[in-house]
Amino acid sequence: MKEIEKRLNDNGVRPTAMRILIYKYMAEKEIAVALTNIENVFAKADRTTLYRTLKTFEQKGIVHQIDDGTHISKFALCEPGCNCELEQDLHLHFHCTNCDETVCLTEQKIPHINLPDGYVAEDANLVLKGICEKCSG
Amino acid sequence: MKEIEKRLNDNGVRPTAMRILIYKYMAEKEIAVALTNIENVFAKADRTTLYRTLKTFEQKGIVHQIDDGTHISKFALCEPGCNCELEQDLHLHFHCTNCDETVCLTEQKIPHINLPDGYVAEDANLVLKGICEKCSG
DNA sequence: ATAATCAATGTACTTCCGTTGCATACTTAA
DNA sequence: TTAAGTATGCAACGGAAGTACATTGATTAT
Repeated sequence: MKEIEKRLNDNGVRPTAMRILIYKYMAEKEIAVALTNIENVFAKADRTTLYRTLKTFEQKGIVHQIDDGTHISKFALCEPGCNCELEQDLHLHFHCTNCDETVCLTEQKIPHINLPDGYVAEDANLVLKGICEKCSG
Repeated sequence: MKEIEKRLNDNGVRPTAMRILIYKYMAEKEIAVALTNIENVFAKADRTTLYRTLKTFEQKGIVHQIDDGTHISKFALCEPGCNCELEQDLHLHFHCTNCDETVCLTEQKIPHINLPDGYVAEDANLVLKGICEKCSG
């Protein structure tokens, strides 16, 4: 538990009870979570607080946002040392059309793409859709 | 103009005036368009009609939907012979964070990715973000 | 210790987009 | 020409993101 507090502190986020709980929840769950998701789990807390917690986490590099094509923002914890901004650190995501869950495939990196002249890429987002390991088994 | 009618007919879509206009607009504009976008251009028409026109076009394989990370669905005309379902036909998209426009880079294909065991990919979506040709010039 | 200050949380509200139900106009086929 | 099917228009709903303001809680300086 102390590790979580340390992690938050290290990233410039004050470790309040709420934040620790949310971090813990995201660490246990291994898939990307949406705001609605967290909202259901922490029904007692206010939506706005949860919303801002995620935003804060994102700003401070604790989680990264994932757009898996469902038009719902999802978030997943960054690996320790994950530098989401750097192109070579961009991993890809897999969205299962059966269970609707999205996972980070941190081992797989997005291949480098040669763009036409004039285009400057700063970020990349690759989402594969299909059937995940759990659902295909 | 007759070509548009033919294209619609060939794809099993009745070529009404509205649909021809929308197709024409999308053909002239070379970037992906959102519903709101079309709504502004065809202010006299009803939102629902435009919405359903896009949906129909998508179902019949006339346009493909693009999720560029803005959480707003955009649509672009399929190239003649474009088979959006087939993996090898998946091109990538570029979203400019300056002008907020999204273009199809039909020349660039999404590289094949080796997934871990158990994962079966059926679709792929790769969006690069950065500065487009127009804005970087 | 206490006041003052800043950060975190709660309440309420707004906006935007996607979507659906139902009524009406239009087109095609019998 | 009537009937059936399709397209369009009107109205409303629902979900998610975001914002303004009040309130609570924590931290620092006096």
